[in-house]
Amino acid sequence: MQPRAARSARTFTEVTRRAQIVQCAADAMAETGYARASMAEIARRAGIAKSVISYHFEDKNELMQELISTAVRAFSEFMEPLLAAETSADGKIRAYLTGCAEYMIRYRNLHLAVLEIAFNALGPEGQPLVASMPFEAHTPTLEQILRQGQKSGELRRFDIAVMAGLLRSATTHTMVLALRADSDLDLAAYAVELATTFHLATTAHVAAGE
Amino acid sequence: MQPRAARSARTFTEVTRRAQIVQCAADAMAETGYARASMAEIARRAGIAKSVISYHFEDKNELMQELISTAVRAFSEFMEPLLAAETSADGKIRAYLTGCAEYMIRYRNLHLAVLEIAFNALGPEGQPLVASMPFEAHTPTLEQILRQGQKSGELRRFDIAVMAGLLRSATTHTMVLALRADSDLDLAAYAVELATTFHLATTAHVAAGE
Amino acid sequence: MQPRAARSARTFTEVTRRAQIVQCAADAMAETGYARASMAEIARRAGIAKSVISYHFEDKNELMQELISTAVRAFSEFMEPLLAAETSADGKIRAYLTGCAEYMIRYRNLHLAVLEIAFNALGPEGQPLVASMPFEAHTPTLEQILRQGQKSGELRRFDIAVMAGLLRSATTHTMVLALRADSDLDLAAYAVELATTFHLATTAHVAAGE
Amino acid sequence: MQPRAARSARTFTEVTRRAQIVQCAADAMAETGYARASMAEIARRAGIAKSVISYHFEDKNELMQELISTAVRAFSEFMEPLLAAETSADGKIRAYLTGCAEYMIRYRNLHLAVLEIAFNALGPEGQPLVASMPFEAHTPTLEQILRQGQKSGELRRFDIAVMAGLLRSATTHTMVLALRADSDLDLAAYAVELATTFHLATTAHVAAGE
DNA sequence: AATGAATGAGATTTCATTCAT
DNA sequence: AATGAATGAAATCTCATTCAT
Repeated sequence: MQPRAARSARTFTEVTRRAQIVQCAADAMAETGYARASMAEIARRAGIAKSVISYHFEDKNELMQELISTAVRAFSEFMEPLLAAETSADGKIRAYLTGCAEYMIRYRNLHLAVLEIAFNALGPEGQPLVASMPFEAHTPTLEQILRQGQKSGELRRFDIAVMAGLLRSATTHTMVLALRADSDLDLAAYAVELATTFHLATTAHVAAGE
Repeated sequence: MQPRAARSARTFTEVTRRAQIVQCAADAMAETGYARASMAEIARRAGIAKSVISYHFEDKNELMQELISTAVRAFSEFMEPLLAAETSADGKIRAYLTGCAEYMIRYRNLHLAVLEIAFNALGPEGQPLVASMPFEAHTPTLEQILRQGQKSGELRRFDIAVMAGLLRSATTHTMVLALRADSDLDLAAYAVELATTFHLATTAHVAAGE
Repeated sequence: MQPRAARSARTFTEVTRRAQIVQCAADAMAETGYARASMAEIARRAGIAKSVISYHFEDKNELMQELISTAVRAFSEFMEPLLAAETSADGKIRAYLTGCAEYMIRYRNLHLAVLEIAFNALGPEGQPLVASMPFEAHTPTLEQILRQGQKSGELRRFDIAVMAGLLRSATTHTMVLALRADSDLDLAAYAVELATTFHLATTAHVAAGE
Repeated sequence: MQPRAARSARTFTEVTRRAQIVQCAADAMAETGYARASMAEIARRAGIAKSVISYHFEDKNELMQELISTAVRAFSEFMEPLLAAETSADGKIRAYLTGCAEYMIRYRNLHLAVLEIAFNALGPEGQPLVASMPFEAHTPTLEQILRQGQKSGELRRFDIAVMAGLLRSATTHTMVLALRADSDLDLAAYAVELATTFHLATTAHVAAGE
C-alpha cells in the first residue's frame, strides 16, 4: 500500500470524492456546529461509509485543512477581480466590504464551517488549527491598500493595523453573526452602510475638516 | 430535581469552591479551547476530583452558565461607572471602547472562555447555550447612546444597528483575536485609535463636511 | 469511636431514626424502583444528610436487611393471630389468602420495597441479598398446615411443596403485580375467589368425586 | 437518528453478532442480576470491546428490547403448536403448564433475563421498560381457553381473570423462583402436579360434586 | 448526633481511527 | 475504491462511602 502523499497526482475520482466530502463537512459544520459534525455525520450526509473519508484523507485534521484551503481559494478568486477593478483606495475599500457580503452569501456554509474550525479545531499539540482565515489571507492586500491611500493623500493618517483589523472585524464578525443567526438582515444593505462609515472614517478631506 | 436555591443558601465553602472551579474552567478554556476543557482537565487544574465539580454543579451546563453569569456581572460592574462618568455621546463611545479594552485585559481568560462557550457549547437539544454575551448585554445601552447623540445633533445620521454592531465587533472580535493570539498588540493603544476612527465616523460636523 | 455493634443497646433517637430511614427507603423503592432509590434519594425524602444514613447503618446492605426484617416481623405479627383463630386446614388456607391481601394493603410500600430488594439487591459476592421473603418466612407453617390437613383426611393427597408454592405464588406474585400496577383490582375480592379455587383444589371430598 | 431498518437489511455478521450479544446479555443477567450486567460485563463475556455493542445497538435500551423480543418470539413459537395440538380446555391448560416448564428449561437464562429486565429496567423517563412479558403475550389466549371451556360446560364457573392470573403466576412466579434458586426441583414433575391441581380446581364435575 | 464536603470506582455513550475483505 | 466491523480512549455523570468538624 503506497502512502497517499507518495503518489504524484490524484485521479479524477479522488478529486471528486474529496470535493464532495469537503462540501458535506462544510454543510454539517454550518448546520450542526463543530462538535456535532463528526466523521459519522459527514459520512452520513455524503451517503458513504466513514472509512471512505479515512481513505481519502489522512485524518480529520487534513480534512479540515482542505476545507480551509478551499475557502481561502474561493475567497481569493472571488475577491481579486473586484479589487482589481477599482483604482482608488476608497473604491477598493468599498469593493472589499460589499465583496465580502456577496462572498458570504454565495459560500455561506463553507465560510461558516471555516469559522467553526477556526474557533474549535486544535492540532495534535493543542495549537489552533487555523492560522489564516479566508479574509485574513488578504490582510496584506488590505493593509497595502490603506498604505497606498495614505501615500497618495487620499486617506487620512491612521494606524494601518487598527483600521485593517476594524475592516476585517466588520466583515468576519458582524456579518458572520448575522449569517449564523440566519437573520433576515440584508447583508448587501449592511455592507453599503458600512462602506459609508469607513469612507467617513478614512478619507482625507474628512480629517481635514477636523 | 429541586433547584439549588430552593434548598438553602450557599455556604462559604461552596461559594469559594464554585468560584475556584469557574476560574479553573475559564483558564482551561482560554488556554486549551473548549473541546479540551473537559471536566477532568478542569478538575486537574483545580487539584480536585472530577466528582467535586459534580457535587457543586448540577452538570456541565450549569458550570458554563455560571461562568457566563460571572463574566456578564463583571463586565456590567466594570463598565457602568465608566459610561456614567461621561455626558456626551462621543465621550461615552470613547469610554466604551477603552473600557472594553481594559476589561479584556483584566478578565482575559474569563472573557475568552465566554467566547469559547458561545461558539461551541450546545444545550441538550442542540441549541446554542449562550444567548447574550457580556458585551451584548449592553447592546441596548449602546444603541441608546447613539440614538441620543443623533437626537441632540451631536452625531450624524447613520443606521444605528449597523454602527452599534460595528462598535461591538470592533471590541468583541478584533480585540479578542488579539487576546487569543497572545499578541503583544497594545490593547489600550488600539482602543485609542479605534476611538478616533469612530469619532470621525460618527460625529455630526464630519457629516456636514461631506 | 466504638464500633456500632459493640454497643449493647440502641438509644431512643437511634431507634427512631432507623425506623424513619427504613420507611423512607421503602417509600423510595416502592415509588421509584430499586435503581433510583439511591442513598441520596432516601436522604432527601427523610430530610436529612446522606451521611446520617451511613451513621446509623453500616452500609446500604444493612439498611436493606433491616427493611426486610421489618417487613418479615410485620407480616408475622399480622398473620399469626389470623392463622391461630382457625382450626381447620381449609379455614387456615382461607385465612392465609385473605390475610395476605389485607397485609399488602396495609403495608403496601414496605412490601413492594421487599420485592424490589429481592429482585435487585446483591450482596458483595453477588449472592442475592434476600433469602427469605416475608411470605416465605411462613412456608414451614404453610406446609405444616397442608400436611396436617392431609393427615386428618380433610385434604386430598397432593405434593405439599407444589401446593405451598402455588399458594405463595398466588399471593406474592399475582397480588403484587396488581399492587405494582396500582390497579383498581379489588384485592380482597380477589382473595375470596382464590380461596374458593384452593378449596376446590385441595379438599378431600373433591378428590373423592373424581 | 434514522431507524436502523430504514437504512438497509442486516448483514449476516450483524445478525450473528446481535444474537451473540443478546445471548451474553441474557447469561449475564441470569447469573449476576440486572445491576451487575453492565455493558462492560456483557462485552467481557462476549470477548469483544464495549463499543462493539454500541456499534450494533443504538443503546442499552435497544439491547434490552431485542432480548425481550427474542424471548417473546421463542415462547410463541414454542407454545403455539402445543396448544394447537389439544382440543379440550382441560388439555390446553395441561399443555400450557407443561409447555411453560419445558420452555423455561430450554430457555432458562433468556427467560430469567426477561424477568430481570421487567423488574429493573427503566426507560429514560423512569417508566418501566417492559409492558408485556413472554407469558403475558398469551394472556388473551389463556382467558379465551377458559371462557370456551366454561361455555362448553367443560369447566365450572369461576372468575376468569383470577384463574388466568393464577395460572400465569403458577408458571411465571413459582417456576421462576425455582429456576433462579438453581434448585434441583424437577420442573417437569412440578408441572404435572400443577396440572392435576388446576384440573381439580376448574373442571365442571368437580364443582358439581361440591 | 449530624453535616457538608470530598472521593474514586464504575456506568453509558461517542468518536476518530484501523483493518480485513 | 469502498465497506462493514471492530477498537480503545475519553467524556459526562451517578453513587455509596468516608472524613473532619
